[in-house]
Amino acid sequence: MIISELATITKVSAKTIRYYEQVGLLSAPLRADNGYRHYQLKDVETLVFIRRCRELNITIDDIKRLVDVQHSPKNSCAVVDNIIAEQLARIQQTQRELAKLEKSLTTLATSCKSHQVEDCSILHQLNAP
Amino acid sequence: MIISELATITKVSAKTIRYYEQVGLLSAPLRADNGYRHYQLKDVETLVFIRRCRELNITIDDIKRLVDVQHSPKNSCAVVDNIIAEQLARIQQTQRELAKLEKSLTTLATSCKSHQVEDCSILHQLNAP
DNA sequence: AATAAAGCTTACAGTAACTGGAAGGTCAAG
DNA sequence: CTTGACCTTCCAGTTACTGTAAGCTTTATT
Repeated sequence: MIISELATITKVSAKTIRYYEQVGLLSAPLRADNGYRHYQLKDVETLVFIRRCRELNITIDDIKRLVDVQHSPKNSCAVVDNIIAEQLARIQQTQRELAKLEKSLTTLATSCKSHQVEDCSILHQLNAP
Repeated sequence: MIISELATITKVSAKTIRYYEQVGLLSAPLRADNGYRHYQLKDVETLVFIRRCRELNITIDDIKRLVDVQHSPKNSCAVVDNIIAEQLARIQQTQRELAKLEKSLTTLATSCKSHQVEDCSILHQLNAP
């Protein structure tokens, strides 16, 4: 199948598919005489796997590792466990940071009762020591 | 004061200060004969304001607006309210997305009871339809 | 006075993961 | 045979910095 068909099936844009090839996440497919990329069924699987991982915010480098590790089925899956655990930890860390931000912003957002810049308590608080 | 002194006082690196000048967030300071930047007290205030805004994850473009609006104290502060409200909305949106991610990742992370790649239920789930 | 260390300047490149756009070849339909 | 929709490659832009290099200037030490 050509790149637009793969794109439609996997819901990953042709542009992004070429990008994944370029950064070494997707192996280079065969080319037809006209230079068009030609994909196999296994590319559909790989790309859907990649898309799911990206939806979980897993980095391309980590996805490379996840794709690689699947080539040796008898290996330990500790690598997989670690990547997922670290990803979870990162997300929880971000959540904690965002919770703090939300609190500060809520305080700010509800503080301004004025309508003029010079009395705006949002600006006053952002300028305060 | 020279750039390193401003950096120390405001806790913004000299590199970042030059960057803020380059993108038009901080106005260009006077130069000494040797070409060194020389800053005033008001630059300390502006830069601390900028730093606080960045800590709230406000974009540089929005901070430019917040800095600008303070130059006309009699103006409406609706711009300020909007920027803060939108920033809060963005953060809450991100929080909702991260909550979903966390749920998916937690499910994945706790699912793998195997020790081999071929039986790893994390990989199975990421590959499943 | 000579030299070395530290700090200043500019300019260019790299980060993450794409996305947009230009220039040019290819293919199917009318 | 031309139009339009594909395909190709390559370069640039996004965000907010950060790293590095080359070249001055200043300060401290010998």
